[in-house]
Amino acid sequence: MKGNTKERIIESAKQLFADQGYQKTTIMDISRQAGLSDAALYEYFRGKEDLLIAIPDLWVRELLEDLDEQLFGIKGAANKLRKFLWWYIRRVEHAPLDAKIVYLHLKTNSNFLANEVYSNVKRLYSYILDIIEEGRSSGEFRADLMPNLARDVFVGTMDHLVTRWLLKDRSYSLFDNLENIFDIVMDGFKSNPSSGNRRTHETIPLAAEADVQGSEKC
Amino acid sequence: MKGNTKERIIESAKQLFADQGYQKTTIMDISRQAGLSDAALYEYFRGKEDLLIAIPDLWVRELLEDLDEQLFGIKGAANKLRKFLWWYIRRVEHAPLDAKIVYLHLKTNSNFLANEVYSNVKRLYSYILDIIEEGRSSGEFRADLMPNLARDVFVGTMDHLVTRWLLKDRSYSLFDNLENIFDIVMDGFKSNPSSGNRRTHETIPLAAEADVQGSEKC
DNA sequence: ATAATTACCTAATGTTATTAGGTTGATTAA
DNA sequence: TTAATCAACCTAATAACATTAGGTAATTAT
Repeated sequence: MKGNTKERIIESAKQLFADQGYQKTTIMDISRQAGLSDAALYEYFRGKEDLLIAIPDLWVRELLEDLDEQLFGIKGAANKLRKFLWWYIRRVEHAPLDAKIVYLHLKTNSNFLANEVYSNVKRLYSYILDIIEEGRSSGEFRADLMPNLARDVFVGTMDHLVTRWLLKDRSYSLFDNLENIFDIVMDGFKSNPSSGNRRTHETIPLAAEADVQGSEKC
Repeated sequence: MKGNTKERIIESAKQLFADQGYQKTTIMDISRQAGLSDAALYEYFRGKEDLLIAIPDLWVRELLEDLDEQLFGIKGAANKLRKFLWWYIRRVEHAPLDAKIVYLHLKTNSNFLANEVYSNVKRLYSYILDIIEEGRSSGEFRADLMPNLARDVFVGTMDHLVTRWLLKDRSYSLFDNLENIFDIVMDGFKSNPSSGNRRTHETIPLAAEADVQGSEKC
């Protein structure tokens, strides 16, 4: 047909991989859903693995292109990290199938590290490192905060949220409580202005809300 | 031979899965390394997937048994979390093949959530939740710290460290910088004793965080 | 001693990824 | 115009596995 065959294959594969998993999806499943024979698929991709990698490759590339623009004009390291998180989480929510493949099916693959997807993901995360370094030299973050470790905390938390959301079949919004989680992480980063802590307004006489755990704050 | 056939199979599978990945390891690889025919393996396991799950199942069960004892007698939530982290990281370093299967090859599997391994991992993590709750009610942690979110930060960071270490072929020690990372996370948890902060030896003249705008509730 | 059971085996069977080797119809080169 | 090339497919192998069928020989139970 037209030149959209490759896209049809990718779209079919994306759905099927995310839905049934990589192993349980057959080439026949994919080529049939794309309206082709098995053999024809091999005109577009070297094989099943190649196809698996092609999907997130495209997505991560898009992310990378968008990121600069998103952060443009935002002042302050904490604000930038915040923007990064909100932006990323929204992208994940809008492309859950791509995210699922990246988070659940790609790490399994031995070629992952050698792959371009991986280096692009690293580039994405290196933005975080830069922001943290900026925050440290401006004094917004603690002077003794090691940037690479702070990045590990940030990325680790973020990835954990996404992974669990995907495993739980995205049955809730990723934005639930995002604000609070971000605050917890940031509290570990920020300088301690020897007084007036943003969060000390409660200073509960403790023991009071022993068992409150669902709905918090205010 | 003796009654150790099942163990031999598990040991072979563990090595091969961790080394070549689940997909690229064949039943023949495993049964041959265990000194058996393919068919004999099916006397011990229902199939390849069943075998994959049997490995971490055993490991996680052991972890769970050991944990109570490890935490016994430790006072204070932060100290308990510290002990948990150090204990867990050491267990991972001592059983990297099991860890690799849990972290890289298991999530892929669609049966994972329905599986007992998953519920045991959850039970492991629920200890963390309990400790954090204890820390909050004792006043050691901030009163407005939502325990489940704090757990996400803790677990997320921990899992991130382990995952990267595994992906990088365990080419360094997981304990490098563990102390510093732990401190960063704890700083987000702990109450701010309106003075004398452990890390404030720098006490930057602030002014840098003039532009904090992030829609701060309350 | 005989029946049942254990711990294996070899040889199918069926599913899949991948390849060989076309066909068809359009485009280009002579 | 006609012959050659190429693109975009196809059907039908091939070969690698996972899994099953059906058997054997040795051990254990009755």
